[in-house]
Amino acid sequence: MANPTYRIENIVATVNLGIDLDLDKLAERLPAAEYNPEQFPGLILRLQRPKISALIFRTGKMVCTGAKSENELKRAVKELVRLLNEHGADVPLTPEIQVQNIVASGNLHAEVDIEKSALMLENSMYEPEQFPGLIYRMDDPKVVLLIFSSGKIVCTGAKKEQQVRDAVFKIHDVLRDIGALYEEEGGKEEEEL
Amino acid sequence: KYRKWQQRVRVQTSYERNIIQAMNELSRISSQLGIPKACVDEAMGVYEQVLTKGLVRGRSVEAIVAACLHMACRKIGMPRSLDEISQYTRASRKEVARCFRLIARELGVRLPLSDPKLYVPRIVEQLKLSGEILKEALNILEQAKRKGLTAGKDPAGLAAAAVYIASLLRGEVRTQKEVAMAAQVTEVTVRNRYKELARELNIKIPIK
DNA sequence: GCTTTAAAAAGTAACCT
DNA sequence: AGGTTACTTTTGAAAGC
Repeated sequence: MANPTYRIENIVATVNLGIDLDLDKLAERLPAAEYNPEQFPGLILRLQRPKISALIFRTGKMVCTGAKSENELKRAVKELVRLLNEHGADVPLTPEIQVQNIVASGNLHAEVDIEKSALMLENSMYEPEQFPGLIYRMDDPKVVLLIFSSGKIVCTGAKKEQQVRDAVFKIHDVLRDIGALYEEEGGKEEEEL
Repeated sequence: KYRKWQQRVRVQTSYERNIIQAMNELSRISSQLGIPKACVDEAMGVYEQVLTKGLVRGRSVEAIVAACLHMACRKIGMPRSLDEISQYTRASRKEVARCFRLIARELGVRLPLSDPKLYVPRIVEQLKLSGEILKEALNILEQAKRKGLTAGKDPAGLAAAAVYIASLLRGEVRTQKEVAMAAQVTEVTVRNRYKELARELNIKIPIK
């Protein structure tokens, strides 16, 4: 029986530059910037290389989304700092980065009886009228899992990759123990860590 | 004399006033959707519990009533989607869904799993099809469930496809469009479910 | 509560050819 | 009919309404 696998799809992180920023000036000098304070208080910057998006606020705090690894996140922040300093700002070169949420997709490599799971798991919600997946709130690690009958899953809410790994293996064991997992008819597939 | 005036004006308590407003909203929405009295009464019962628990504070009576109605319909076994119900409300589907979850959690209501079979009677009735079609559609859905073809799919779409297939098998043909409209799903959904059910259940459709 | 970002899962929907 | 795009669900932070 194959072990469950997962892949990090998105990392949301906050960065505190520690200095107030002049968003109007930045918006003028950065051609790629999107800034509509009436609509949203943050300036939106999309990086090409590590394909990430940043929400930059007047207070010097930022939100970075789209990174698929901590390494990508760090490279993106370096690039953002470089861009800001190249356009009139004076922010620290190595600001503090805090990962706030990690979203991962995964595969249990087994079909799931989601109706049975919905009946047996207390912290679950399954309403096919609204959404095809079973929504399961795990207490430890504290994450939310979207479980599909195909065995594909989504894990969100983790702050460390280890929590994603623990959650994915744990849900696999939980579903197997309640007898909601059964082997797929088809042959093997390919998946990564 | 002021006390006397107050007594005359306050012939109703705020609780009673709220209940009356809720009843008005409820009967208006229910009549537009043609929801049976038993279900309306159930919804009112749920609303009273919700009001007593103080869950209406800060929320619109309309949204709460809509959520109670959705819950009552499911309790009674005659489900009505959040879209259908919120359509006759100023509240959005999202707001009604929020109230529904709040109520389900606070009242500790654990509703039975959605069942495509519960959607069949309404579709059959609306299309003026026979009891034979009803039985056949339920049969198809039972087989579909056993083969694990219903997981994650919209029960209304499954029911529509089953009715469509049954109508083809029994010669009381209705178009995909007609069935789709009766079930409140798109033709594409009926077609997709129909193709999958016919294929997986090895149902041979007679060519006309 | 809302606004904005990104991302996956599977299903449904809207619009165009 | 088919194809594309887009929305449903979940998560998290930011500042302001």
